[in-house]
Amino acid sequence: MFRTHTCGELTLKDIGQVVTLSGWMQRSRDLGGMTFIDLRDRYGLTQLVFNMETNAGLCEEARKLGREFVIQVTGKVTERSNKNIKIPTGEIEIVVDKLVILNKAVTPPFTIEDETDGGDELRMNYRYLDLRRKTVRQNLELRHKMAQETRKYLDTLNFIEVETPVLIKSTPEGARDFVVPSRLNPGQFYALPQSPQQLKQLLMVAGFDRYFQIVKCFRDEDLRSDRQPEFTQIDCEMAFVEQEDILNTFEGMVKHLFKSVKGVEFNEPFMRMSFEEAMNSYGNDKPDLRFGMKINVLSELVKGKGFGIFDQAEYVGGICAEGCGDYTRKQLDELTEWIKRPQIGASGLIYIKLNSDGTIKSSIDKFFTPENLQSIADVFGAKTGDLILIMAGIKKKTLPQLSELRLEMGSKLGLRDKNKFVPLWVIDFPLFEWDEDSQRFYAMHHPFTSPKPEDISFFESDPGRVRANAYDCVINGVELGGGSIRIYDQQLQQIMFRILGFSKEQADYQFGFLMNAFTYGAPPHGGIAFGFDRLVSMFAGLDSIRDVIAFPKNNSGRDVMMDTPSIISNEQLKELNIKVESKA
RNA sequence: GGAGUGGUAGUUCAGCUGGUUAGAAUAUCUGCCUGUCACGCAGAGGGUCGCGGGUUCGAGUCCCGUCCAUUCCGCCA
Repeated sequence: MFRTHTCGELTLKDIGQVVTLSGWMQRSRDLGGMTFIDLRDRYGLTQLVFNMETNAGLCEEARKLGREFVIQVTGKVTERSNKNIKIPTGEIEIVVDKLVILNKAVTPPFTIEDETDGGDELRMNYRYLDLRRKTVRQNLELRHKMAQETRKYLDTLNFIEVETPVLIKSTPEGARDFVVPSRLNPGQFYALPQSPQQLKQLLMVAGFDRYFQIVKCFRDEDLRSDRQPEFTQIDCEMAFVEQEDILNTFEGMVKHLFKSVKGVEFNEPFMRMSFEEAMNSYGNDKPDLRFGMKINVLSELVKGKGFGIFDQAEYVGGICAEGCGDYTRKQLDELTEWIKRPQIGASGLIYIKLNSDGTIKSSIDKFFTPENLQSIADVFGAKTGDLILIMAGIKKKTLPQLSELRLEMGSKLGLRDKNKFVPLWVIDFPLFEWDEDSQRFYAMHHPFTSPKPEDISFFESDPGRVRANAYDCVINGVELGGGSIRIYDQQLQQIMFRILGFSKEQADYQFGFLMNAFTYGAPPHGGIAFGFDRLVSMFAGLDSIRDVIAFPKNNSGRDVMMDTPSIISNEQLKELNIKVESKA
C-alpha cells in the first residue's frame, strides 16, 4: 500500500497513529542535527521530521532528496513543539522511520510554490509541473465543482446530457472552421463544431425536450486572453418554450452556481435591458453595471454655439466621472492620449470641470457660456467636484469609444470590484447586421434565430429594424452566454435564407438535413449556451481563461508543451490525399 | 492583417546619455548549524545579452530585418 492517508488530512486528532504517506518533496530544511521536509500531494502539505540523534542513517538519506522526488514515508503522527498555524496540517508532523524513493526527479525549471518564480511561457512549457501548484490546482477544482453543480441543477429539471459528434459539417457563416480531412473520402473534409447548434435543434425534433451538454467547441479565429481555439460551452436547448422560459430557467442555473459554489445569493431577478438601450447608454452590448456613469446624448444641446466639431458631428455624447473635477491638465492630457490610441481611435476629448468654488472650467469656454455648460452638466445630474467628458463624431464609432472611456474611468475609480457581481439579460437584439465589406446582411446571432412577430412586417422593407428573440447573459461586462428562440416554421426559414443571400441550392447544401428534419414535425424550441471557461474564470476572479484550462493554447494557437501544430509525414499526407505547398 | 510591450545566469529581473572583467535575488552545488516552516550562515559554479545584418574606435545599449512571447484592434454567426 502506497499510502494510508493524504498529505492534507492529518491533524491533532491523529496523534500517535502510524501512517504511510506518498507525495512529492516540495522543500527540505536541513538544520544540521535535524531535517524537515514538506511532503506535498493534491490534498496539502505535511511536514516530515528526521533526527540525527534518533536515526542518523535515515536523516542522511533524507538530506539527499532533491526537489520533486516522489517518496513514500512511514512514521508516527506527532504533535509539533513549534506549530505552524498557517497551514491546516501545521500542528502535526510525521516522525519518519521508513523512507522509500519511488522516483527521482531532475531539478524543475521553476519553483513549484504558490508564488512561483516561473514566467507564463515557461509554466506553459511545463504545464504538468505548473499544475502541481496549489493555486493552479484550485482553479481546476473550482471548474470541476462548477461542472458538477451545472449537471446537478439541469438534471433536476429533467435535462438530458447527450453527446453530439465532433466530426461534423463545415458551415460558411460565422467563425472559421477547423477542418479534418477524411482518409476514407478523399478530398472531403469534416469540420469541428463551432457549437453543436444544428445537432441540438435536431434533438428537439427528435423529441428530447430538454437537452444540455458540457461540450468542447472549436473556432479557428485569433486568440485573446478570453478566447481559445477550443473552449467549453454549457450548451442547452428546450422545446415548447418561449424566451421567458429560457431566461427564467437559466437565470436559475446561474443563481444556483453562484450560491452553491461561491455562496453568493441574488435576491432580485436579473436586470433586463434592450440591445438598443445598452448601446445608447453604455455604448456596448455587454455593459458592466457594477457602476453607473451612463452615456448621455448631447447632440442637440451643444449645436449652434459656433464650435465646429460639435456642429458638424452626427453625434455628441459624454459621461460624468464623479469626483474627478480636480483632475489636472496632465491627467486630462493622459486621458486624451489614451482615447487617441489606435485601438480606440478617437480624435479628441472635451472636458467640463465643476470646480469646488462653484465655477465651471472647460476646454470649450470660448464657445460656451457658464449657463450653457451648466445645462450640459444638468443632463448628467452632475454636481460640484465632478468631471464631464465629451466626445463627438459618427455615432457608430463615438459610442464604442465612449464605452471604452467609461470602462477606463470605472477602473481608475475602483468601481469594478471583482467580488461584486451584477448580472444582466440583454434582450431584443437585432436579427440582422449589415456588413459594409460584403454589402449584405448577416445573421447577428445565427440564421435559425426567430424574429419578433411584431417586426416581421419590416422583413423585406427594412431588415435592419427587425428585432430577434435573442438574448445574452452578461455579468460585469462579460458576455457569459447567449441564445435565441429558433425558427421552426419552414417558410420563415426560407425567407431568412433569402435575405441572408443564400440561394436555395446553397441553403439545401449546407442546412438541407436540418430543413428536411423540420418538415417532420419540429416543436417550437430555443436555447442558450454559456461560455464555461469564462464562467469559471469569473468565479475564480481571473481575467484570463487560460488559468482555468488544464492545457491551454498560447497566443498563436500553439500547444507549446506538445509543440503542436506540427508537420505530418508524407505518408500521412498521401493517405489523406493532401498536398502541402511550401510557403516560400 | 495592424498597433503596443517584452526577450540579459536554470528562473525572475536590473543594467542610465554607447565606454573597465555584464550585476542582484532566487534556484543549483559544497561546508557549518537540533525546532525549521520563504530556516540561517559561509562559499562556489553558472551568460552565443533571442537570431541576422548595419552604424561606430567601441554595441546588452543606437538603426534595419527576423523569430518568439504577450496585450489590444480587425476577426470571433
